[in-house]
Amino acid sequence: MAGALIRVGIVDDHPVVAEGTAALLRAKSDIDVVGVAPSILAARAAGLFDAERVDVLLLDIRLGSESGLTALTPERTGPLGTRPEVIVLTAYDYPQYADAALRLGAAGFVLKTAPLTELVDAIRRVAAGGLAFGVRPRAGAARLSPREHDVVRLVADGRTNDEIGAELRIGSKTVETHLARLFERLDVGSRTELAMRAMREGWLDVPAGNPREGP
Amino acid sequence: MAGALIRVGIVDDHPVVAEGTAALLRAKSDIDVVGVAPSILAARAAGLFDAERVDVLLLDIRLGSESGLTALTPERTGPLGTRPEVIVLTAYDYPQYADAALRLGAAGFVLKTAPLTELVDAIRRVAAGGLAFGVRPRAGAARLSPREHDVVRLVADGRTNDEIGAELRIGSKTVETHLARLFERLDVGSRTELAMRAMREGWLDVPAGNPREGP
DNA sequence: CCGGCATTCAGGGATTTCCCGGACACTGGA
DNA sequence: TCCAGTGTCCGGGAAATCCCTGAATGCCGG
Repeated sequence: MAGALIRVGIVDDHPVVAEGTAALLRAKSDIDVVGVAPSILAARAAGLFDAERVDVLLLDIRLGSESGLTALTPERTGPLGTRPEVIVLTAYDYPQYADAALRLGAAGFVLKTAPLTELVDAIRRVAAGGLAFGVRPRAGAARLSPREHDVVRLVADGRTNDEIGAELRIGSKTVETHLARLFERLDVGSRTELAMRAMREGWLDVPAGNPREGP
Repeated sequence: MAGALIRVGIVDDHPVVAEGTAALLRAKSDIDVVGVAPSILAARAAGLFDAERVDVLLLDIRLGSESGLTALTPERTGPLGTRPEVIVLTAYDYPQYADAALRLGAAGFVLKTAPLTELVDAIRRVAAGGLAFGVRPRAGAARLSPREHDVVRLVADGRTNDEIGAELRIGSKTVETHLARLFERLDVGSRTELAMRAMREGWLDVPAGNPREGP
């Protein structure tokens, strides 16, 4: 691949961002933007998930109602090696996003707020077979245990402790224990505060918006 | 101004968006991008708020910690006529944002998700002295009475009914009444759901992020 | 004038949440 | 090995929330 142009695909539902990024990347002599799509579906139809045609795919983590991360799950992308390397883009500097992206097999993570050179560097590094996670490591964000994460997610969905317990197959009293520990560690006083915090800090699987009604 | 180029300034803290928008607008023969800035402060320093130098200013409604809307308050912009016409940009289609922008004297409101032609049309219309609020009127969004808005805001802050009552100088029973009415109208079952809904739909004064800790 | 709406408040009971505990299993270092 | 820390589980009692009913005031527009 050395010497050849880096073939880049862009998936972003904001035309300004997608076309703007494409325009800026085309100005780089070693990068060739081979495709732009507004959704996972369109990207797949355009062959942007085909490693034969695309080297590096820039994926917005927030594509309208669907999460860019879901596109990274193995079932949806086919076996490794048949899809391009993926760099996840996001507007928000939440370490959880970077973690999730890394877990799901992304090769890079770049903030939209970062200077363009950072994105270009990430593309070159990933195209060369490396990784590009230029986000700060943890930023003092609270770490949630798996069970705590489950509870937080359901609390933020408005469930009661009984409903949460039923969903997780544990007693409602246990749910209360998890909540009590979270309250203390996160310095909040109620489930509502916890839910707001979780939403603000991006601890939820789907950062914002529920399926019932989109803007 | 007829016949002359439309001088456009861009304020957006995302370099990709700002530079991308600039690149796309420069391709239009009747538009001249005279400046790009990542913040209100930088924009002011660059003279982008000077009507002598800029005809139309594109302002991101969400500039990191500061809200683009605050830049529209009269105290900060000087008397009308000394600043350019402002088109507010946002990624979220929340009618409240359009309302707020209109109240604060913006001349236009365009979604980042809109096709580029819509932005260009808005720029031309505003440059010609018109308005451009191409957002749908209300989208069935719930209307909150002033008192309900107070209650929702404090609920989303994690307060108890007693605390809310004390803050608003009403009894906690009255707070419960407001909540009961809100629960029914908005079809939610708990204060937590209400708070999440309020945050998602942008009913809070500050859409997201509290001052205690930024990402 | 009168119906509708927003706002205010009360009582009582059912439910949920919150805070105080204790208990067990597991892990990793002293 | 012991033990401190952590994650998970649970119970009792106090507090807050939620649900239902009822009612008073003021304001606006038909």
